[in-house]
Amino acid sequence: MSTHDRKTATTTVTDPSPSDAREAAADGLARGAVVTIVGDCSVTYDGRASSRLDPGGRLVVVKPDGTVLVHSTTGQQPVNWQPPGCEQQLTVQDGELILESHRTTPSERLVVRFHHVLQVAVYELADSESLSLRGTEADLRDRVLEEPDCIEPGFTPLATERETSAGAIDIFGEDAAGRAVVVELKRRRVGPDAVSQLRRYVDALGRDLHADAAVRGILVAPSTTDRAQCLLDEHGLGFVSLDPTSG
Amino acid sequence: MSTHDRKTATTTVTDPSPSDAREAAADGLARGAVVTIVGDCSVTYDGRASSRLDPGGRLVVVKPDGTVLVHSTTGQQPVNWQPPGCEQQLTVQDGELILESHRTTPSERLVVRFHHVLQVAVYELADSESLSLRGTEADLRDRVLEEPDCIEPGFTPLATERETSAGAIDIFGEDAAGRAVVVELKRRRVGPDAVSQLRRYVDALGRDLHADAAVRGILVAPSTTDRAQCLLDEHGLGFVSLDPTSG
DNA sequence: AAATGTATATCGGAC
DNA sequence: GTCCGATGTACATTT
Repeated sequence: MSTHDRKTATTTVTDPSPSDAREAAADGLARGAVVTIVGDCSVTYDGRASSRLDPGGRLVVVKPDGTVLVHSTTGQQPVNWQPPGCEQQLTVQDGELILESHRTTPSERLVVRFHHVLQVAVYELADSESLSLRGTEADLRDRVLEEPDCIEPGFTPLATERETSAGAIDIFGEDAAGRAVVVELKRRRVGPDAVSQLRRYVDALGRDLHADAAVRGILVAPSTTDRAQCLLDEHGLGFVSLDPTSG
Repeated sequence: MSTHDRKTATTTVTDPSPSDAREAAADGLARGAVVTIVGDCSVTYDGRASSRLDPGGRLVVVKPDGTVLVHSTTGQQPVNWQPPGCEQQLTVQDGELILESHRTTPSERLVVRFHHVLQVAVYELADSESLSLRGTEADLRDRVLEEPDCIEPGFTPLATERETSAGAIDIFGEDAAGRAVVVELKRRRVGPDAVSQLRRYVDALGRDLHADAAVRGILVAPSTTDRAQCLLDEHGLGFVSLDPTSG
């Protein structure tokens, strides 16, 4: 069973033989289309780690940029995958369709063996691909720069992405008394990691300025966990509550 | 154009009217199937952040667990998504198929408006879902426990996941001289954050033991970045090179 | 290519 | 539910 509609640029083969499935999928990939293969399959992966997946019904998506996604019936993440830039081979072995995906640096290999193919679909899609996202850390930064007093009265931003020996500081500035201030921004509730990160920057800046000038550190986020608050107190670091979505 | 094959439990409607598309997709979701909708669509998301996506050709996957994925022609990650547990509504408004996905805690809403539907496919899949993965941090831990000398001669593991006031230590043990040792495991090359993590644990354990007994910290990973090595040296922490895939 | 940090990160486990 | 850390994290950006 096969349908092809030129206007909509869609080709579908349902319950195909392995060789028909191979031909339809290979043709779709050659045309730069998005190809989906649905059926009962086993998966093996070897590369940064190594995995084996027993037979089961899955949806496999192959994109024209070389991405491969093996999706199960549950979960947001694919059960197996291959990143963009991979090269695909479609073969029939022992009467089964096999999708093999290769990558170098690092060397990774994904093999999907279809015990039965329910359907192969080929979609020729054009995507404008213009996503505008708001409520990010960059938005939080802009808000602080526009209204520095939301950090504390008299705070003056002097630079963003200021480099230190430990990495770049989100916002570098000075307080009303002229002391150096390191501001670390987080769009979400913060845990111990963020406090350690701020601490690294404060330490590094203190060393870089090679003065005993006390460098202050302020974490800006919607909220903190208890353990993070303890770490902040312990190391004399400040906290300001700001939510990127409430701007 | 519509095909239904009972044996393979697959339903496909190609180039359907919005209402036919709605019916096929809604029927598939009601039956607990994986439903894909392919076509030209715009997407809006509001929740933890907020985004707008202009019209373009995309593959939308709706899983029976409530997951929604909007995939573009490029990239491994979906351009928009909704996590498992969301509830979907399919309607036709102004002659367009609309998929609306809701979630509470946190409140999130995804709306996909199809300007044209190329195809709706319904796949009834059964998945055993048994993935075995090797080369993980747990494998690295097992290897150290089996052969503690790979850390250093005389190292004796005493506990895994030992709790401290800063969190759980991967491996807690003592060296040949009887000093407390904190071992932090990473399956990949480590950066500054891993060193900070180890440092938190060493500090916390030293405080928890409320003795001036020097607590040693050892990071175990395939390799370190330069900045991470500096931090290790700076804080007197050790490093042992171990690759989880070479075990 | 390596390094660094963000993400609507996602996911699982512990509590 | 919250918290915490691992992930074949992916991804953009900079060096």
